[in-house]
Amino acid sequence: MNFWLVKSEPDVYGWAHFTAQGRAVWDGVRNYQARNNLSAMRLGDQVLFYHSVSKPAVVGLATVVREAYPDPTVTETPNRWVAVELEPVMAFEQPVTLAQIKAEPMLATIALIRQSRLSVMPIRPDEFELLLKLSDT
DNA sequence: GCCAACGTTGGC
DNA sequence: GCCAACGTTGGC
Repeated sequence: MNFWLVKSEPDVYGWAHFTAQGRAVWDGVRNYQARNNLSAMRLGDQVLFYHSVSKPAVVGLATVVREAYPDPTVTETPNRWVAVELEPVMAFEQPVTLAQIKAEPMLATIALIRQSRLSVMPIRPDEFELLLKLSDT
């Protein structure tokens, strides 16, 4: 089992949209490192859902329900990009804000801080555990 | 709205 | 292959 974090701008596609829809095609990623992370996702992996920009915080947990396949939004050939599909698992009781994450010494090396512009990233098991704990979920 | 970080593009 | 210009992301 692997752990990941994906970012989304809540004004564009937030947790509320995700849960209302029940399932999301995670497409549109156009960064090689993020794409490689999408490709490494396996069925049942746990995915933290992060709201960027307006209220930066981890807001919920999702799981991988379809592994990487060619991104259907790409029209050029060859298609270098991939999509996965995610389903919501549960909302966090308390969103874990970026400020909290930055204030936590044990999360100093989390990819969210080290590579602030990456939109799909791996999370270590210990980081994942701590984030869940901070969420009171 | 501003700015830092950083990825991409294109000239040479 | 180097680097300047430029665009995008995302925090504040």
